[in-house]
Amino acid sequence: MNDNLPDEGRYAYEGLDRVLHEKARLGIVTSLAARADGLLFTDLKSLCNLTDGNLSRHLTVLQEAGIVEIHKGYRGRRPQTLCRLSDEGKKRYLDYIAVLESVLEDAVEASKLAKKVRSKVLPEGFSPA
Amino acid sequence: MNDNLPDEGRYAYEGLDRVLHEKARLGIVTSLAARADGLLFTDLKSLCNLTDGNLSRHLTVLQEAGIVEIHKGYRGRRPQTLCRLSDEGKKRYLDYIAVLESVLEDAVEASKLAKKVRSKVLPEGFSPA
DNA sequence: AGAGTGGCTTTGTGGTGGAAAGTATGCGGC
DNA sequence: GCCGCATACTTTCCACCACAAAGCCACTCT
Repeated sequence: MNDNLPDEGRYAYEGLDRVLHEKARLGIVTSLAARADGLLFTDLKSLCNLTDGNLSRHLTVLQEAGIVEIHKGYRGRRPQTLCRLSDEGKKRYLDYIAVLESVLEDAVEASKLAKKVRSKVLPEGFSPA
Repeated sequence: MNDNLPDEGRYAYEGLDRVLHEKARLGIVTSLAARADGLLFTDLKSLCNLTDGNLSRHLTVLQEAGIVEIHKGYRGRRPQTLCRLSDEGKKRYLDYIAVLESVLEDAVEASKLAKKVRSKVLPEGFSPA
């Protein structure tokens, strides 16, 4: 096939960071993005409707990816974990969001085109099995 | 904790359909959304920069989920597979996109708030480990 | 002191994305 | 006619990972 299609890879969305492109983590990071002071483990848990185990696991992943900073401390004698977006994390989040925006643009364009009536004609030379 | 936070579950994004919320499949479906007449296997392959095996698997998933219709035919003697978004698929795609939009809104709001200087003060009662 | 709760971490597992390998057919050269 | 290479997929395999369940520790209440 013609490799020089202008549209080659048009919908590949390579910039969609795997670490961020994940329901739960997307929620976590988005909620963190809004609060420069960070959020507590328990707040995140209820904001994102996650179980303890789940949140813990995702936070570890995000931390290892350098996206969040995790500060373990105490409130009185009880452990209290504070999570913040790192600068690096903020950067990557913004990049990710930019790609999402382009996905959305594609989607909008698509639904415009989709208004056209679907032709009943199959591509030339095509014959059903 | 107070369960009646107005923000409970605010960032849970429950509507983010797992089948669609996937780099590769998101690309596939988005490209299909624009063309009511569908696309051929090979076109999808190059549009989304997928390997044959990958594309094949994702198409099966999408078909089993009732999102795409797959028509296997022949062009001359060579097999030729045509893929189209089903009506159901179009519906689910639009729902998904709507959720994506709200993620984006959250992100925009977040970056507005993030303009505020990050306070150096840790939450009350918090002491580093 | 024993039951209950809050705040996490660790373990177990079923599911899945993607690479690699496999199948089947067609075409061109010699 | 068959050898090699290409097209058009499908199937197999594996490493990873999201999520649930169980575990852990400290505090509180009674």
